[in-house]
Amino acid sequence: METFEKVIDSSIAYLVGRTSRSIIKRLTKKFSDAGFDVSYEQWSILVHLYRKDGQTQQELSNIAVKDKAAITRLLNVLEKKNIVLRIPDRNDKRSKLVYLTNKAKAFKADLIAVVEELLEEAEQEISSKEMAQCKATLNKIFSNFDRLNN
Amino acid sequence: METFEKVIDSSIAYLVGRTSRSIIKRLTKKFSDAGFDVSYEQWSILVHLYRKDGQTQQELSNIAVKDKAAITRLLNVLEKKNIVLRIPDRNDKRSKLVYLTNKAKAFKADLIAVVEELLEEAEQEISSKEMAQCKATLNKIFSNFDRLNN
DNA sequence: AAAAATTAGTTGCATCATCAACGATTTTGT
DNA sequence: ACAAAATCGTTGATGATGCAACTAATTTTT
Repeated sequence: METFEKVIDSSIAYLVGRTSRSIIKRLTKKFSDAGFDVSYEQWSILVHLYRKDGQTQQELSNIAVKDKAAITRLLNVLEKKNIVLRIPDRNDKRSKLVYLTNKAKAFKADLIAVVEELLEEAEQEISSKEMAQCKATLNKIFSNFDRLNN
Repeated sequence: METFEKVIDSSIAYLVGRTSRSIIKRLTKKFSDAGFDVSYEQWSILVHLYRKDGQTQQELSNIAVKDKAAITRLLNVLEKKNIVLRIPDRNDKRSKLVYLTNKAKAFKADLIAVVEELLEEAEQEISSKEMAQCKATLNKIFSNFDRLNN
């Protein structure tokens, strides 16, 4: 294989990057079309709270694989939109626990429905076996870099 | 599968996103360690010029899958660093052709070497057949969204 | 028990992304 | 040939990211 094919077109870095951007673009549009004022990034925090309410910012940072500064700012936005609230942890005054508001709980099902729709769009022409294999490989790649990054 | 597993942990969107971020983080570090003042994003333009010098900004926008405004700004930075230069197209006064400077050509091989190293890191514990399959699936996913996005 | 190290969250700084609006130029349709 | 539509690049507005430095609180060492 010629060098540039290797480093560009068929490079895993290039493919993962552009696929990621295309997913973000699509989800942004779908949220907006469905009337939700929620960005992809905000969703990426929200979903972890839907699964388990009342996590610390540090926990959210780890699970969302984002810098804690990024979490701080995303939560500022979400708090301003009245989607989450931060409550100081009684047992550890350094920490804050992040909770969903009733407003956020109210549109949980609808938001998830939009994402499930997106995932179906992603799977067109791809068997579930193939998709599972792809996910497994992505997990390996992530692990490889995660080890090197930390 | 429970809803949240489906929409988070094992969602292709989540996996692609975090893998992408881990790759960017790693490459940023490798460039910096190797003494190159080049970001991942700058590289993502540069590499297309290494393959074919003298492209228009619009062409770069398409191939790099980025907004043309993003290209304008990345090129501003690269031009300031004396890595590229923009020359008005004689045949179409709307267009500008982007060329590599000698400085950029001088570190081409070294830059590519760093990226090849990164790609090897990515492939640990993954057979070439498995990787090829993963890339094929990513291409399908990208096509699915690319169609919907445009 | 006091000093040192670690941890949680915030802020400043520099980069980057997308969208929409705009001016200049080129292409298309009639 | 000329008006309308499309295209190329830039700019302004808005949102997001990572790193490093900092404060306050907690845990570990000695």
